[in-house]
Amino acid sequence: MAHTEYKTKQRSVIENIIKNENEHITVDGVMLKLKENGDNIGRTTVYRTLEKLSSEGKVRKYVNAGESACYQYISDNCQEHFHLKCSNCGKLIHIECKHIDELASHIEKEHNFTVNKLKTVLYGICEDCAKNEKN
Amino acid sequence: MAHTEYKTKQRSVIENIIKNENEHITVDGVMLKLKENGDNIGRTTVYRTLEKLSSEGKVRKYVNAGESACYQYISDNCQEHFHLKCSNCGKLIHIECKHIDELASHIEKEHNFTVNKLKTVLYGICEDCAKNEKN
DNA sequence: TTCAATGCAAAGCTTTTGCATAAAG
DNA sequence: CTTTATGCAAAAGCTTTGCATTGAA
Repeated sequence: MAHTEYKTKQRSVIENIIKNENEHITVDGVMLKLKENGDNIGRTTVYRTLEKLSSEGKVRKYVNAGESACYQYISDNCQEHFHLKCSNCGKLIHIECKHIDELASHIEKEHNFTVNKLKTVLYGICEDCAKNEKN
Repeated sequence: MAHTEYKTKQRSVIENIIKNENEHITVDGVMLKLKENGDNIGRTTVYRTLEKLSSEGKVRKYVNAGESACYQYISDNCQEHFHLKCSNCGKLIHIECKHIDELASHIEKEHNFTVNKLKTVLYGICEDCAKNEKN
């Protein structure tokens, strides 16, 4: 039936953690914060809460190859960043840069495809690895 | 140390399957084709071969939330364009567009990161799925 | 009292690893 | 004969589910 939502301590605690996280966070990350704060909340509940927030559109969920899912709260002033991943060392670099918006809006207009910047990862070689390769 | 590569029946069979697949294919998909052809090759070998091809840059690997990884052979006529992948229906769209070069050169100059267009996939929602979501 | 939420343990999936065996060079 | 590749079974991660219990309304 209609399904009335109950307000619980667990829900608000988890929601607060992800709200105060400026970057994305994994379930493990949430579990750690909970432990730090002395909150004893089951991992299952964390999964279910994040999943719920995600389906409500309050949180973005995204996955990368071989990694746990990441969640990020969608705040009003949320500056969407995107990611560069080094194919050599595996390092993940977060950058905020308006240039991808230009590409995204072009692709949306001309190719009728809405790019999800959070999900998108540009692969390549990072500065450090490029240096080392030259040696 | 140098590691000499051996030519095996399994390797060439798997490589052929993915070469003749015009879109992407999962490990399960490869297993199925193998069974169809009467080839008895272990799942582990399929994983290892695809991983190897991927790290050699011959195959592109995609990961989506809650799905098995997909692999796609990078053919010669893939060199000039890059790829959009719909997170909803999984469709892979090939586009030729110079705009990504501008982004890539900006990222290289300002963020000291060399983007690999071949490996990079932009995730988002395709036209058809966007329409359906509105209903 | 009713029904949603919780949490443990167990199950489910995909992917990786250990190790003995087979095959290539 | 030496080294790589294979394949089974088992392990490893991450995530979901079953079910009895707790707690919000």
